[in-house]
Amino acid sequence: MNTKSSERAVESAVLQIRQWILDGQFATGEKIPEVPTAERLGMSRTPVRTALQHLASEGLLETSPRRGFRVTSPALTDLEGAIEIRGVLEGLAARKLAEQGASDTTLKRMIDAVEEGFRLFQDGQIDQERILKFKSLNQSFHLALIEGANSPALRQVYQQATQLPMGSPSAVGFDSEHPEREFRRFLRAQEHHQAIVEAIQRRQGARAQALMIEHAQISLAYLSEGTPNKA
Amino acid sequence: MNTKSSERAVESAVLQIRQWILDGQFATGEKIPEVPTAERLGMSRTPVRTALQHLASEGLLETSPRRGFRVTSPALTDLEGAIEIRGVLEGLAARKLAEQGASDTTLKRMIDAVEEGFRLFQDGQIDQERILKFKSLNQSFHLALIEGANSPALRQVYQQATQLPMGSPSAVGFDSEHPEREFRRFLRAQEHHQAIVEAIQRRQGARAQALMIEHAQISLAYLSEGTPNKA
DNA sequence: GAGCGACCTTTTGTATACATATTATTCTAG
DNA sequence: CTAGAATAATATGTATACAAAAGGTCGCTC
Repeated sequence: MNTKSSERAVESAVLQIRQWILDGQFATGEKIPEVPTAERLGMSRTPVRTALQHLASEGLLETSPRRGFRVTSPALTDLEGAIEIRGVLEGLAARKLAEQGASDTTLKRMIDAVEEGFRLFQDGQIDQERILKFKSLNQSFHLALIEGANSPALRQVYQQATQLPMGSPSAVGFDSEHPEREFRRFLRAQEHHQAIVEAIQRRQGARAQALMIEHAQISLAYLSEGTPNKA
Repeated sequence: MNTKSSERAVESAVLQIRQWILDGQFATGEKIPEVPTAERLGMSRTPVRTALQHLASEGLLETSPRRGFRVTSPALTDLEGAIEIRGVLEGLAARKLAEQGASDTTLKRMIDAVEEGFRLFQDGQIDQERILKFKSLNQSFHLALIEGANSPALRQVYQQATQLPMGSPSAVGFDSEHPEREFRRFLRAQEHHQAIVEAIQRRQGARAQALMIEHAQISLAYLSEGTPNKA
C-alpha cells in the first residue's frame, strides 16, 4: 500500500492521533503501540513513529527507552497554565519591544491589526465571518509582537508554548448564546491591543508588559466563567 | 555493519550531533544531511533521523517538509533572551506559588536551599567546592519553585527554555579574578532567594513575581559586564 | 499449591530498499 | 552570453525485513 498521493502521512498521523488523545479515546497512562496504530491509520510504522515522537515533544505523550509511548496525564486540563505562560512571554516581548524600540514594519503590522479590528466592529454587528477575521487579526497582532521582539529564544519558546495541547488547532470559542457579551469581550481585547501599541510607541516598557499580562488574565477570567478560549 | 553492542544508537547520535553543533562545526543555517551523518556515525539513517527530530524539538535545528534539517541561527548569541525567558517563567511560578499556597515539601526544599546557602558563605570564604555546592543548591531552589507551582504546562515550557544553550540557572559563571565581587554576587542571590520565600509564605504574589524577575536580571547584568561564562 | 525459571509472543530499535520531491547541471533558445 | 527548461543527481519520506528486548505464559521444582 505504497505510493500514496503525497507525503503528508506524518502530518496526518500527528493530527489524527492528537485528536484521539484530546477526544479522550486513550486513558491517561495508556500505551499507544506502533503496529495497531499504523494499521488503524493505513500506513506503515515509520510515519507513526515520527508522529509519536513529535507528540511526545509537545508533551502529550511520554516515552521510556524500550517501553514505547504512553499518554501523559495532566496537560489536558492545564489550559489555564498555558494561557498564563503565553501571557508572561508576550509581556516580555512587549517590554523588549518598548525598550529597544519597535521596527516600522512591526509597528505597522500591529497598528494595522488594531485598526482593522475596530473597523470590523464599528457597526456593532457580529457574525461568524467577523469572528474568523478577528481571530486572524488577533493572531497577526500577537505574532508581530513576538517576532518583533527580536529574540530567537523567545520566538522558539513561544512557539512551543502555543503548541501545547490546547494552543492552536480548533480553539474557536464564541458563545453564541450571549453575542453582546462576546462583542464586549472582543472590543475589550481591541482596546488592550491599542493601549499596548501606544505603550510601545512611548517606550513605556513596564506598562506594555503589565498591559500584556493583564490582557492574558482577561482570557483566564472568561475561561473560568465557562466561556471557551482565547482572545 | 549491524548488530552493534546495544541500542543506544539514537542517544549516541543526539549527543554527538549536539556537540558538533555547539562546537560550531556547522555554520548557522547549514544543512545536516542524513546519509553523510549516518556514515560519519557508523549507523543507518533511521537513528540519525530520530536524533535530528529530537534536536529540532530542542530548538537546535529547524526542519522544512521536504527540505531536511538545518542549524538554527543559534540561541548562542541570544543568551540574554534565554535568561529573560527564564526570569518571567520563574516569576510566574513564584506568583502562582504565593497565590495558591506552597506545599510543605516545596517550602521546605526552598528554605533548606537558602539556609544551606548562607551556611556556605558564613565565614566569608569562597572556593571551587563551595561554588559547585552553591550551584547545586541554586538549581534545587529553582526546581522546587517550578515543580511546586503545580502547572504541567509551565514545567514543560520551562524545561524547554532551560535546554536552550546556557539557559539553565546552573550555568552561572565564576570570575576567579575578582573573588570578592563574586562573593557579593552569590550573597545577593541568596538574599533574593530568602526574600522570595518570604513573599511566598506571606502570599504576596505580585511581590514574589517581581523579586523573581529582578533575580534573573542579576544574571543579565553580570552577563553584560563581559565576564566569562565557565564554572 | 506456591514460587521460580525457561520459553514463546509481542513490541521496539535498526537497517535497507524503493518512490518521489527537491536541487544541481546541462543544453538549448533568444 | 544570459535565461529558462529539461534532465540528471541527490536527499527525503515511506515501507518492510530483521534483531533484540520486554512482558506474559506455561511448566517445573520444592
